[in-house]
Amino acid sequence: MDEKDFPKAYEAAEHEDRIYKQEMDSGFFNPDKLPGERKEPFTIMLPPPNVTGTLHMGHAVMLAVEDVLTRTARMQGKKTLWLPGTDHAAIATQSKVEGILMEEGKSRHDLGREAFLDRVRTFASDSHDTIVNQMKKMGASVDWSREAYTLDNARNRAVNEAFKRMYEDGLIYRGKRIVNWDPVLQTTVSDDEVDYREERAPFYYFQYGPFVIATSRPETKFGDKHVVMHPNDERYAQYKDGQQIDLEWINGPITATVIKDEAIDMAFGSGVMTITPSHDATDFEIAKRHGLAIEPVIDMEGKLLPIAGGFAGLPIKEARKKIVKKLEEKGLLVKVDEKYIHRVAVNSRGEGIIEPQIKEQWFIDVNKPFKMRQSKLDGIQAGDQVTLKQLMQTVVKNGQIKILPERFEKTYFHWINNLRDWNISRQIWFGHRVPVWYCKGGGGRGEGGGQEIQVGIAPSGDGWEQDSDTLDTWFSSGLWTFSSLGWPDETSDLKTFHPTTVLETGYDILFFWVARMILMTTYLLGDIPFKDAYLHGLVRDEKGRKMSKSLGNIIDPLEMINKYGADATRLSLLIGSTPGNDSKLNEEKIAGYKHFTNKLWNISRFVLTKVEQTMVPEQVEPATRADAWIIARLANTHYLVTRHLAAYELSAAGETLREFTWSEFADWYLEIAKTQSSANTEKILLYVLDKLIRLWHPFMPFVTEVIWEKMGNKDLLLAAAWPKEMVAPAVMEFDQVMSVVSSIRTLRSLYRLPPGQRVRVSVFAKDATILKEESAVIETMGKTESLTFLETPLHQKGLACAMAGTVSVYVDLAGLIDPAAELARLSKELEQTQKYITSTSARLANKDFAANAPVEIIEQTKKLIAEAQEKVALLAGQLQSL
RNA sequence: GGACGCUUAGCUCAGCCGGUUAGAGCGACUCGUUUACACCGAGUAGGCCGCAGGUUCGAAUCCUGCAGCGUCCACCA
Repeated sequence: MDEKDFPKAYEAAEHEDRIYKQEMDSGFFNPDKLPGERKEPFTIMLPPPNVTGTLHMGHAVMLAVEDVLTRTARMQGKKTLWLPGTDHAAIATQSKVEGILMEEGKSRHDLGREAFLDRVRTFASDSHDTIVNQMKKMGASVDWSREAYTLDNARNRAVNEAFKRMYEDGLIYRGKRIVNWDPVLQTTVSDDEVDYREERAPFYYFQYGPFVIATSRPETKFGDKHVVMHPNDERYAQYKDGQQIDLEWINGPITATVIKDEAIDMAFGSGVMTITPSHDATDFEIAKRHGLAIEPVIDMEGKLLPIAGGFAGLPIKEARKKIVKKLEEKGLLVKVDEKYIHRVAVNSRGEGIIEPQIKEQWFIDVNKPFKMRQSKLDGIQAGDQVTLKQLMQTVVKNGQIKILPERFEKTYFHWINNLRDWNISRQIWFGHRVPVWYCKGGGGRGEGGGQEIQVGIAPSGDGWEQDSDTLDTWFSSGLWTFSSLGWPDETSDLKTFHPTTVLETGYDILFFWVARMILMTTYLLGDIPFKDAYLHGLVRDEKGRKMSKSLGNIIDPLEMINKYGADATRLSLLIGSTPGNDSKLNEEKIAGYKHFTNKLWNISRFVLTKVEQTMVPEQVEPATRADAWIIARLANTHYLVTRHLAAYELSAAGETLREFTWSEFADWYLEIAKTQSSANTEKILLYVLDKLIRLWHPFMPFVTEVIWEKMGNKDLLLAAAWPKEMVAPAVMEFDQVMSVVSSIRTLRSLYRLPPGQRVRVSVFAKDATILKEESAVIETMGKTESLTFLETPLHQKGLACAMAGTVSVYVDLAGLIDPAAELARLSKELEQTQKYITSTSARLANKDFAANAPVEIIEQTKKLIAEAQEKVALLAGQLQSL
């Protein structure tokens, strides 16, 4: 190939879009269109990104990791499906659109349900397009023909069916519970979606009859007619459970009742508190335990109700000050702690401050036993009575699902143990509508005029109204692995690709999503959703902070791709990080991998412009020691990379490959190839390059496809075969020699020898026998440099070296280098080696070691000592000749 | 309050179900480069593997305690 067809620098931007299009158009992203007979399925469901905007580095990691796994599987001949999609992300998306509306001075109520939903759909659709484009830029080899959306019609059928089955099994129920209410978005959120923010707020101590009570929320205290203390609290032993006490309170005299409950922390504050069951989860439970009346104080907009008397209608914040002032005037304010820090609950998907409220909501009961319909789960059979919690625990405990890294299994079990019923209804508009219809006022169907309800499928006839709530977004994403394959229909996709092979996602959504998928799948299919759950870490900035808009530390994947190429961006996210651990990213790192991309490009440039032939040989025979060595190293690299990939050790796989590519193939063998030009060398160069490009492809799809193309391949690398296991020639014993060789060019630069310099050369075999000794001249012939032997008598002083394949070439550099420095270097090395021999021999001589260490360790130790002794002899000889 | 993780070279991190003289990338320094590639090459320096104990023939690796940092869960009226 002519050099001008092969530019010196790889410009990613010139190739990437074209390559992606070719790959996509090939149809190979679709498992049905892959060439060859493929039986073993490999499935990954893309964790669907939220349609809330654009992709960030976290998504980029996910795409990079999954693409490596997918492309590897595809090359390894598996029936490979990576199914893409997006998530409607109910609350997050609605909140985003409401934010946009707010800037226009409108609210969703101004638009009405349908107009608002249209607006959200437009936004979601725009986001979707942006996301799809970004995924393509990353090189994600997903099957676009199977793309799904968590809120499309097919998924809605799945949601309704799932809901129906759970309802019929009594696992979904409707009930009045205390829930996390977001007064801004006017919806409940699940426990997992509540974040806590630390805030300094005044902490008030009030006189409440004979007691002092403490609170940071005086505005909730109107309805408090019960004062609670621990039954074992000596200080309040004189007060009995149920005792009535008259006292003066905010709006005048009231009668309070004493309650004894163990939920009280005696050490906190005064050890006495009043309770507000309507607006506090703990208080609610106490009230239920003691059968107390539950009266709301705050309305759904966050304003005080008539129970507050003169304060009714005031928003919380305003009311608080006024109430404190009033209590102060009445002389009931004991003291104020201004330094109190408490944690404020906020909606993590919006920004509203959570106000616990009592609402009628839909729940999934995780503790209620039901009869298992079907089961492929180890230890559970069809007909068994189980709970959802048990299902979730069983499949991880019995090893059917492996969570990687393993330590997250502990976290997972801990979460399940503390799991409460899952609130699945939301009062927002965007999302799957709760599939329940009510028929009010008779109509002939209902019995005794009660409200009739139908679940799952929309009823025909008049008078029916659908529940106005929507479902938690995780309800639909919990079905993802099979809803995306057509469930509840028994599609052939479902049979072929489910359970999926691996779920790859960030550890931050272990609870939200991973656990819920396990819940839904084990319940609905009696099967696992995936075999492995591989959790990647979070990408942080160089200071270890989360990337966020407010910090302005976001590294935009698209910008990096434009600047450094998708391959470099991918490598920077894949290499140098381990599963489950966060990693820090900075632009320099990405730039570094751009250099590597270019290196691979130039390796190919060298090989392809040098070789005459272009046919990649099936097999190669080493003609020189260097040949044997590089083939052996390639075989070893292939073995390690394949094994690492199978174990999800992507970073280790990448590092192994990089080491071989750069340090061994490029820096070493290519230099040798310059001096040992032959048809066989060319074969080997092509052979190694071919394997290398294949092995790199999952990591760097773009540059490898381009090189592949330049190698004269007509078909895409995408569907090419992963190299078969290679047999390494037996060259390991030459290790020592190879480790000191370098090119003549290097030799010359190292010792600053001008061309034409006369040197003396000794040619040694591995066993140190001298094969040939001659004088030589370093000559520059055209582009290459070589040693020209002069057939003059030779000297014994062999020092630094060049090499030729089958032998070591030691060049006598006496008089050309600083003898003192060389002496020092050799002495130091000798000393170190001797020290090693001493300590290792001592260990070997230890009788406890001999008695206890395994044989192979002892053998290994002996071998190492022998090798070191050999080295000492060699070094000593060199020193002496100096 | 409960749990988990991290602490290894100047920086970012591998290694960790015990076993070669503890590694890589970046950075620093020295030298080289009309050569596939300066998006380059050859080298050098740089480590009580957080601290203190313990187990073992042998510990960066296992156990205990401590310290610092981080994350998650629960949540304080």
